[in-house]
Amino acid sequence: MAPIPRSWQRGSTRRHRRSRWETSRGQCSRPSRPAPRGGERAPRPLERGLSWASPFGRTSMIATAVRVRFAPSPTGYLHVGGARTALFNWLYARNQRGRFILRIEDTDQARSTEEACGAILRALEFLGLDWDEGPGAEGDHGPYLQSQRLPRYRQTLEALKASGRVYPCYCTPEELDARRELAVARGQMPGYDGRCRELSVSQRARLEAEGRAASWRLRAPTEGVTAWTDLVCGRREFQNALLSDRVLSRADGFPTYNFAAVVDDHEMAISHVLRGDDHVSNTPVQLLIYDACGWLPPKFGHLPMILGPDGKRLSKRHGATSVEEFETMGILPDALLNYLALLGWSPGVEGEEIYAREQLVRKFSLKRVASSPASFDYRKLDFINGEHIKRLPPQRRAALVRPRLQERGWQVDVAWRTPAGADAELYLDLVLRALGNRFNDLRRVLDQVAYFFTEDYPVDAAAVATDLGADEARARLARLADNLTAADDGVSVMPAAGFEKVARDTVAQLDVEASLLIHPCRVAVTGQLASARIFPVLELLGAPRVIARLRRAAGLG
RNA sequence: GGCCCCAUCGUCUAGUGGCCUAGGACGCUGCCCUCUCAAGGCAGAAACACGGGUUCGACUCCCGUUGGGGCUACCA
Repeated sequence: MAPIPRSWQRGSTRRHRRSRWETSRGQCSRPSRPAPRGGERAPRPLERGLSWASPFGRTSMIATAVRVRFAPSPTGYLHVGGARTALFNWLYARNQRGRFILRIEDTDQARSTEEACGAILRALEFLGLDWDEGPGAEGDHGPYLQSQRLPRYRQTLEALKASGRVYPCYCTPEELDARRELAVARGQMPGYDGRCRELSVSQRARLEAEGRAASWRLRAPTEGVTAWTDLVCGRREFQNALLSDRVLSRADGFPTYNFAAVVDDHEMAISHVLRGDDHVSNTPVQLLIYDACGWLPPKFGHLPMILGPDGKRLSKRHGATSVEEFETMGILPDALLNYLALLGWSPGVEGEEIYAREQLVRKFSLKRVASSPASFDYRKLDFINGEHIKRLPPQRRAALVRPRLQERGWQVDVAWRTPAGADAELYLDLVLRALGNRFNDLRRVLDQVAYFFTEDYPVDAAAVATDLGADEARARLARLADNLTAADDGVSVMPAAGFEKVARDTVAQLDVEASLLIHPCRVAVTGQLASARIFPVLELLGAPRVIARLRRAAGLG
C-alpha cells in the first residue's frame, strides 16, 4: 500500500474553526456584524472618460495577490456542481496562498431563502472549504451579502448615469416578452430591440408621466468584438452586435446579477473569477460593464460542466446531487473533494488517484483543468470513499461508527468475556481492527458489526437454509459447542488460537473438511455468509456467546 | 432559430507532430492467495466519432459532417 499521507495520521487538518457557523448563524438575513471601523468606506470614484478609448489604461504590472470567490445564490441546497466550483476556487487560493472569499448573491428576493443560505454554509463547512472572508468571517471588503450592498450598486449606477453609459428604459417586462416572442417568431434575434436607447428628454418625461418606472440599461457598443483569454479554454470572443443592451438596475431598484457581480468583484478586489461554464455568455456582458465603469476586469476561467451518467445535465433523477445527500450516504468530505477534484482536473501523473486534501492543494493547477464536460460516476466516488475510509487512523474510524452504535444503545457486557472486558472503546477498536479493510462503507458497517454488540443482529435467511439446513451440519456445530464448553474454564478469555485448536480438533474427530465446520459456524455465530476471519471473531465474541449461538443454531438452545 | 463550447476505452483521464503496438484510474473478466467476504497480487477485454486536407509523418494542426452540452431574462 502507498505510504500514508500525513493528514490521515494526524486526523483532520481542516483549517476552519468549528465554531464559525455557530457564531455566524443568522448572518444570512440580518446584518448583525459590527459597523466597519470609521463608518462606511468612501465610494471608490469612477474613472470617467478613459473607458472605451483606453480600456487598459489602469493596467498595473505589479502582480496582485490572488483573491478568488465562491458566490452562490441561496435558492437551494449546495449542488455538487457548485461544490466543485467552490473546491477549485479554494484549491487555487490555498495553492497560491491567496484568499478565498464567500459571497452570497441574494439579490433575487423572491427565490432566496435563509434556510438555503444556512444549508450552503453548512455544506461548505462539512467539506472543510473554509473561507477567509465572508459570512461569519468579516474582512475588509464586506459586507458579503449582496442584499446588504445595495447602496454600493446605487452609487455605481449614479456614476454610470452621470457618464451617460446607461440609459433609462421604460419598457415593461410584459412588453419585452411580447416583443421577444414576436422577434423569435420572425426568426430575428431575441435580444433587446433598443427601443428606449435614443429617447429624447421629452419622450422620457412623457413615459414617466405615465407612471412607468425606469430600469437602467448599459449602452453597449454595437460593433466590434469583446474578447478575453480564458484561463481554461484560451481565447474567447463574442460579437458585440449580438450583445444587446442589458439591464443593470431593475425598475424596483435592485441590481441584476451581472451588474452586482461586477461591482462586487471589483470592490472585493477579486483577481480570478473561476466559475461554471454556464457563465461564459455572461462574461462579455460583464467585461462591457467593467469597461463602462473604467475598471480593470479580473481574469476569468470557466470550468466545464458536470453531467449525469447519461451525458445530460446532472439532476436529481440521476441520484444524489446535493452535498447534504452525500453526507447522509456516508461519503467522507475528503473523499467527495478528492473525487470532485478529479472531475475536470487531473494531476497529470499515473497510478494512484487517492489524494488527501493538502496533496490536492499542493498539486492543483489551473493549467491542468480540462475544457470538456465530465460525467459523474457514483461507483468511482464509492471506491474513492472506501479508500479514504481505509486510510483513516483507527480513532477516526471508531469515531465514525461510535455515535451510530450509541444511538442504538449497544454496549459491551463483561459477562461476554471478551479481550476488552467491559471497555467499550477498546472493544470497538478491536472489532474494527478485526474488520480491517472490510470496513469501507459507512452504510454497511453497522450491519457488519451488529453481531458483536447485540443478539438482535441481521440474519441471512438464505445462508441459514443452505449452511444450517442439514442435520449433519447442525450435529457438527453441537459437537463444536461441546468441545468448546469442555475447553472453557468459565473464567478466562479464550484467545483466537484457543478457538482454532478446538475447531481443528473437532474437525479431526469428525473427519471432515475444515470448511464443513467453519462455514456453518460462521453463519451460526454471525448470521452472515461473509465476515472477518472467524477465529478472531470468536475471540471477540467470547466463549459464552459463541457456545450459546452454536447451540441455538444446532437446535439445542 | 441564433451565438458559443466540447469530442481518446462504458466512465474519469494522460497525451501539445515521430517517444503510441495509445498509458493510468474506476468498473468488468480470469487466475493466485484463502475459513467466507473484502483487501491484496498477477493477467485480460475495452478508445483516438466520421470525412477531407496540411505534412516525410497525425490522437495531436486546419476545414467540414455528425453527436453532445451551454447560453439566448428587469434568474443567478
